[in-house]
Amino acid sequence: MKLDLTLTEENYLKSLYLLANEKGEVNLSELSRRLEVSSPTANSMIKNLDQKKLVKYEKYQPITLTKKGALKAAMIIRKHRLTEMYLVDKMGFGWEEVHSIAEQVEHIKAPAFFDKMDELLGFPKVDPHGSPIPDKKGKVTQQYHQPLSECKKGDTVKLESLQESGTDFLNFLNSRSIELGVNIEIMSVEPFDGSMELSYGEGQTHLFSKLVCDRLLVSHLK
Amino acid sequence: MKLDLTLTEENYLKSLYLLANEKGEVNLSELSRRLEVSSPTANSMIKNLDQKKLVKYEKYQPITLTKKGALKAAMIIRKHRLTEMYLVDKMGFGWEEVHSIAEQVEHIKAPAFFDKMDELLGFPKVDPHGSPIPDKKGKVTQQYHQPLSECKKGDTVKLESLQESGTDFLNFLNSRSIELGVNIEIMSVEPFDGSMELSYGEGQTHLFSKLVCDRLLVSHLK
DNA sequence: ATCATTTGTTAGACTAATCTAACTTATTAT
DNA sequence: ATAATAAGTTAGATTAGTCTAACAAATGAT
Repeated sequence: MKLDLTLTEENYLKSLYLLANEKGEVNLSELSRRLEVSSPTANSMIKNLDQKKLVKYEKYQPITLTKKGALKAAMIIRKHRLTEMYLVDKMGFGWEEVHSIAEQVEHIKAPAFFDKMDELLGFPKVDPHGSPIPDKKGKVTQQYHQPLSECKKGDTVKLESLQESGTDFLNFLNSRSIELGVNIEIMSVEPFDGSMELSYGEGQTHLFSKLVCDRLLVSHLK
Repeated sequence: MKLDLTLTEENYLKSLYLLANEKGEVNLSELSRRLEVSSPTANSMIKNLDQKKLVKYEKYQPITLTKKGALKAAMIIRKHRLTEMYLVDKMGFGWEEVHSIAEQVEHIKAPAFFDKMDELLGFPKVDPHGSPIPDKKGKVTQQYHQPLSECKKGDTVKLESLQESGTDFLNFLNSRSIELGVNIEIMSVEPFDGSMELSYGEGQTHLFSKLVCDRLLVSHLK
């Protein structure tokens, strides 16, 4: 009963899990777009995963993960995020460098390896981009953080997490010397385009577009 | 020209490299035995690798790696041994635990990851079992160490490397509290079966069979 | 309501890696 | 030298994961 999934199957489950979190319902074309495969390919793989009781699928209906499938997916994401955290905290990589390495490491079958990372890191709750690390039972303690773009002038907030962690975005943030944990004061909000003038760290203020502020998730300081 | 090899191709190259070092010439049945595949499978893969100029093969002749193939193989072994060293030195694994993890990690495509390990380890020359780590150009500085079994009564030697690193052997060594770097004095040699009475570390002497002594590679203390 | 667009399905083909069965070539031992 | 054994080859099948072409179903816009 200890079925071992192929690399490909694992990637399908992971994408399904992440897409479900991002968009709610997941359909075939979304999945095939995400995985960069044709829709017949995704279609046949979904049938395979359905047979293996990892997803539930009926023709033309949205795809959902079963309990078993969601657990498998959570374990892969756990491994991915632990790896990212390890690479940043213990090996000195930048948060923009770790995704593609973790994308490969996440498929390694060696519980002791990831348990050791977890231990050496002191059982972290989030990865370097603020995304939650599922626990060993697959449970995720996701706490809600507000987009910076919803805050108002005068608010002082703390950067907790990113809505997106693409390399371009991370490089952009690096170039503005902003990182998780930093305290941000909103100096002004431009009503026309929603851009914000922000003060954080040392030195001058920074002007961030609404698109950027949408992707910065913050908590309010009491 | 940056051809990317499949997992399987990488494993064939690695086995060819290691077998060539162990036995000199490599033939198909040896290879198929090592990789646990049928001989037709190995035969067709070798034809494929020959086509890709990674090995040279002519019907019924021994298989040899080309320059290109040997370099690829050395890079995989480099990644394997760096990983083993990292797992032991930086993560606290035992030398008997790391092979199967490294076996997976060695296929990761991320030069920065292995360069970082190398750096954090201080550019080690050997892995936790004393096997040499090829450098980035594939060059191996293999130094010869004598089997303990060839030494004579009264010699004092240092354990430098293992001829073999199977889990059972490593567990055996653990149970006798013997590790690389330890100084060993040969108290007596039994002429009948070549077993040796050895003194090392604290406490009593230990009796090791010839089979074990064959696999312990040592240097002589001046 | 109907037509265009998007989404999903079926059929059929391909590649990589594997197998078994049957056969051939090489090696070894008397 | 020849028979037995080991090693290697060929042919043909299988599975996982992918594709394109062609068609069908669902959705959305006027």
